[in-house]
Amino acid sequence: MNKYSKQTRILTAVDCIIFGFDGTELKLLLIKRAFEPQKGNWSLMGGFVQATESFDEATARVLKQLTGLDGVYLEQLYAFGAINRDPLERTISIAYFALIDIHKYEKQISEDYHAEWVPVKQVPDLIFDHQHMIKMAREKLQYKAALHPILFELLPEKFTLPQLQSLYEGVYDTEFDKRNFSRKVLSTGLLVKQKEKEKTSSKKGAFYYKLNKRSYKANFQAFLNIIPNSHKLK
Amino acid sequence: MNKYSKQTRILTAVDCIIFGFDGTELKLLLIKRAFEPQKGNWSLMGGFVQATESFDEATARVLKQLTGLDGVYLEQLYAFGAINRDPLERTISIAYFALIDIHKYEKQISEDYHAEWVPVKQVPDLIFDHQHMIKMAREKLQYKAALHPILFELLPEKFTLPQLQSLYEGVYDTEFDKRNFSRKVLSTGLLVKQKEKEKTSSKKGAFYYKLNKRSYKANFQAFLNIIPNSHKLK
DNA sequence: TTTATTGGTGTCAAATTAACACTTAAAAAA
DNA sequence: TTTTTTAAGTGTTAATTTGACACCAATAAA
Repeated sequence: MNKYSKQTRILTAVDCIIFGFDGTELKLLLIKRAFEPQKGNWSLMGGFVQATESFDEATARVLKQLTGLDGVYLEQLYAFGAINRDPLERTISIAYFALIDIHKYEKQISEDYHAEWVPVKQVPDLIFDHQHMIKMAREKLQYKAALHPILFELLPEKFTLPQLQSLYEGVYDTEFDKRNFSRKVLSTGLLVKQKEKEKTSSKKGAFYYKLNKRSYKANFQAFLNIIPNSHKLK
Repeated sequence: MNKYSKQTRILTAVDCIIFGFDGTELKLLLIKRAFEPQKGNWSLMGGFVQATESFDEATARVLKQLTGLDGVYLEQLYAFGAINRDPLERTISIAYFALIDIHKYEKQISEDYHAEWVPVKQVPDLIFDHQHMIKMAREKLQYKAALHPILFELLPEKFTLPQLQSLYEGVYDTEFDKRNFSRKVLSTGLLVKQKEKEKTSSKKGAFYYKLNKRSYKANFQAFLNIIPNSHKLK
């Protein structure tokens, strides 16, 4: 006899906080929910965990459904289990955050979902506890990016130091001194200067850099203190 | 009609990685599993999430069942969702870690469970993915303790600097210079020196300290770099 | 050729870090 | 009572890291 037979089984979902950076602002990919309850309201992309898939697999599937992207940086954020988070039936949600290069996002794939990139500073009302999820995701992104070179996942292969700095400034909602910033970033040895310049956003043009992939993988756990006083972060 | 009706519902458990410190070694509270599958094998304490409780509530209940303790430091670690983690039926587990003052643990409460404190360096074979959970918990404890004064949760109200240092040394499995250690710890302003000494473990005796609770709460997010090169931690 | 704009760089003082060794208190032993 | 043993407690210094700060360079547009 099955010892577990009397136990409650619970609907299990994954939800995905998808970050992108357009060169100026940090953004989130939100959708208009396509089914009840709360049909038509803003929501994170999510889906039920199927019997045949792990959380990681479910999240990757859901993310691909929306963005068309594979091999995206995905990290489990938190498991949300409040009893009434979904009014229709108890559903727990394993939230993940994703960091994607916004330029790789293929719009057509997601037209079913009415997806939109929304600046993190202007997130609309959301269903259920999705606002809370986003708050935690932003905090975790700050926390983690202060210690690990995670934000490169949001940039294209080639990027400039001013772009990188404005990404950091977006994530921390603050401004850094560019001399100190470039000194710190370059001292990690993670960046390789290119010969070309990015010319659209200034007259002088800014040199492109690429990540040293080998060094990135080796040093992912051993980054820097990009953020002064990063230990004060929540 | 219920839109969710066709979705899979999954057994949901919580498991608890319980840390304690006996003055010398970092330990884990393990039990001998009381039911099938794997009855009699070593296991973390856990239990199914009931329809009426959140994850936090379920974990607090399970922890109280085993230890008799309330108000313990508990933090969600990770949600484990591999399909075959439980061979009998798919069961996901939300793992939490707990930090308790080992002296408050009441042995008789748990006799049902055949609980034992086991040094983290000598953990026996465990059921399911519990070994993996413990590994993650130890990593997270290291990570977090490098940035926040979390380890005080493992100590009694009064403790000495040598005790505190050996706790840190246990968590990081390394040794620190006691001059640098005490300077750093005291510079946080978190500790209040007492007039009495602890006399059992040395002839000279070591002064007791207490946590400044107010300062502890205010500075929990803004601790120290107790650990040289803590940013290199995983 | 002048102007406007953004990119890129260097110095210095202050703070922090890590390395390092001797004295002190008190119990135990002689 | 003196001596010995053991662990506690403390300070200095050199090296590194940090943060504050301002000017020149390149280029397109006027």
